[in-house]
Amino acid sequence: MIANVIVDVASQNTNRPFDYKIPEKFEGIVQPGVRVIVPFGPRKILGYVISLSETSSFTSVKKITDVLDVIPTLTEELLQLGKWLSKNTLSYYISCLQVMLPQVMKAKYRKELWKLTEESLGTDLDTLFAGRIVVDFEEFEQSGISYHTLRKHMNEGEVDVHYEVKSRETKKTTTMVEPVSDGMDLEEKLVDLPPQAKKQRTIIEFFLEYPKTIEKKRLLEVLSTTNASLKPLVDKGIIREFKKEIFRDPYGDREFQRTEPFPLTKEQETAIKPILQSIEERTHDVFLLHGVTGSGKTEVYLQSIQEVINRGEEAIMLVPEIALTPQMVERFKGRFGSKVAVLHSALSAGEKYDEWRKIQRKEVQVVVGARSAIFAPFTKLGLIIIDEEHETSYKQEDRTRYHARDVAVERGKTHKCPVVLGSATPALESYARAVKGNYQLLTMSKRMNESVMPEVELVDMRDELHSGNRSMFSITLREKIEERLSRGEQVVLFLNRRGYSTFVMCRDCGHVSECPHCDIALTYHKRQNRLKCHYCSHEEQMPTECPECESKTIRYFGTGTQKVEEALQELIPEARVIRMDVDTTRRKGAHESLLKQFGDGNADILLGTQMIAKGLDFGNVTLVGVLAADALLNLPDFRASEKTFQLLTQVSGRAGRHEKAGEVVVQTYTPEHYSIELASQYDYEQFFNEEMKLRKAFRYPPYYFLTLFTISHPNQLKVQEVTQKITMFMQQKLSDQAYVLGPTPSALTRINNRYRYQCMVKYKKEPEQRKFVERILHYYEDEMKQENGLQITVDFQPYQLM
DNA sequence: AGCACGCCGACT
DNA sequence: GTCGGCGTGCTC
Repeated sequence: MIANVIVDVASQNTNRPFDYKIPEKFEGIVQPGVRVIVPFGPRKILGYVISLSETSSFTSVKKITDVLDVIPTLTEELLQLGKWLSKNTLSYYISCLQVMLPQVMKAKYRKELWKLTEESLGTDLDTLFAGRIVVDFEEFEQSGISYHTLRKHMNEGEVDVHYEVKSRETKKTTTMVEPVSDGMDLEEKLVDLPPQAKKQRTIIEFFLEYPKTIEKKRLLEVLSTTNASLKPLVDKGIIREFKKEIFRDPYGDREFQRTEPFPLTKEQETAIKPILQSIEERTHDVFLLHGVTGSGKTEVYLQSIQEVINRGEEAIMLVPEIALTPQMVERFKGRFGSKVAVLHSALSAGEKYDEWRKIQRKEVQVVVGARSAIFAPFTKLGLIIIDEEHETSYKQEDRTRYHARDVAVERGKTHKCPVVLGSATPALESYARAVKGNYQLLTMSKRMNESVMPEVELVDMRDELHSGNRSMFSITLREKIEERLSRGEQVVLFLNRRGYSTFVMCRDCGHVSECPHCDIALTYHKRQNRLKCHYCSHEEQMPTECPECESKTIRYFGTGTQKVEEALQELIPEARVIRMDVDTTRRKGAHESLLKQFGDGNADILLGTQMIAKGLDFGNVTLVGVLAADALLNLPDFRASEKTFQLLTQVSGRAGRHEKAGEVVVQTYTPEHYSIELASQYDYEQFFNEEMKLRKAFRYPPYYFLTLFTISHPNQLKVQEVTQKITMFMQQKLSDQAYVLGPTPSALTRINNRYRYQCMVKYKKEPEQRKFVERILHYYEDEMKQENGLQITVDFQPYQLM
């Protein structure tokens, strides 16, 4: 039998199966989806068996060296999905297979030099080995010994280069102990013990009473003794020790309050019905669940999933990384208990692996996770849910540039199961599809428990400035905050940090400190009093005088959360503030504990960035303040308005979720902008219509598809030239219905000393496009291989335009 | 990707 | 004649 193997070498030439014989001892074990170690040229590497065949068209076929799995790592479906993904994103098949798996399943390679003889190999090599039999090949390379010398000894059979493939997987184990023999035998052993061995005696007595296997740690604990007493018994062969695998459970030490399904509201009832029907009939429908914040989408998800579980099927629920909070997990674990696996980037590599294997071993029926959880190796998928479907984090922005929404629909097709996309502010693409009838639109326009959407007040910061208020808090916002504090209610303040980082400028000459490697202003970090670049690792001391004009009036500008916190403390000294941003939540579990503090009422104001825009549900929050609503608007991104609308809507939804009515204050310099105005009126429809007009006029999605080429190289002229060539080529090849724009310097023109230019294609239908792109990539293949060479990335349906 | 092979120029 | 550097092409 022959195995067709995709090898772990990401390159154009190896992007196809290689044939290997299956040795007899592996016959039956080697099947599609299994990971194997195979000889590849002189080395050994990891590979994925994608299919089996009787014969091979190759004359010399090598044998599989080893098999790594008993159960296939990838199901037949995922192998197919990988193929689809590779075609869709123009990435190598191997990269697509790897993106579906936990990091730890990637192979680790070691190259070693082995000494095969007792004899001396001459001074140089003898010094290198220094009495050892194996040395790392790197040591050899650094020793300065010539390859000719090495070759000579290799031909003599005295040394050999050895390639090792190691898996990174680590399985956590614990030591178990049990008596080797039982009853009578143990009694005998007890008598044989020397009288002073008191503790050993207690151990045997323990096993006489409970002749069972027990965790060593527990045994020692229960009998309050140490290994010193156990070890002699093991040595004498009375007690046996062995390792048993235990699964790391990131939520193991927590108890989850069991929750029951809530009775559904009329709207929820209407929304869930077609979903349940689709689950039952096993039809692949895509639903767009458009429900305002607080309308109870989660309960609809939960009850749909329950139905899937009842049918013995499985469900995937995607949640944006940032919303995968302990609160969220709690809701799922509370409802479905141990049937849930959680895949989240905050888990350690080992924890992720263990969660993944729970799925593989069919120990769970539900996965809640971020983007990559869409690849959960389920075999009886009955439902896929993507919550907050408009979130850009569902698009992977490197290497295999996939969108989880597309993968979901693809898997939904193969499994013949429904896909539910949920959002209060659907992506324009999705809503347009729903309007067209490609997706089924389900609407929930009322909040649960009768609460209304909070009133939004827009404050024009230009007016504030004119009337002499130069602080970052408007009079209105300040008054309302104080009012809440006096009533013992809570406030959430939201700062959109993107585009508002703190930069350093000289007040005399206007000089701004920039990164020497990237075309971007450095960000001021107060704690270390240093300037940092957010795109490369560059750091420098905060200057005391302007490097240009030597003036001492150099200051930092812009608004970071730290600065807001300070200003807030100054303004309202009695307020207890919790600040949540990248700095304060870096520590594991910090996120959770800060939220808990706030929820317990240990603070009056929660101040934060993006991460507090989602999922917070605190009844005592009656005021939400948005400090700078237009920060996003000024970014060079055709989705800027859409993102602003979405963000404002999400943030507003944090107020007045329970009995107490909520209020929102939005500070802006452009209150007349339609995205801000319509967000304040909660008018998604109208926003959709307005935005669609612009998208049509400027030929953007959903009217047109985009393809973005980003070309980078240390030499600016080179980049321009290549981008020009690519642009011309695409112009020439595509139909005249396509618009090919470029070369344009990227919004971030230089990162890490590499210049970046772009070519953007807007098109409606270009079935041959991928072929042309492939040709371009192939043409530049050699130049892209070079150490500091050309880099060309192609993104179909890009989200990140910078 | 990573490796061998082969050609070339430089050095003992 | 020996050694290392680099371009080329292959890996079942």
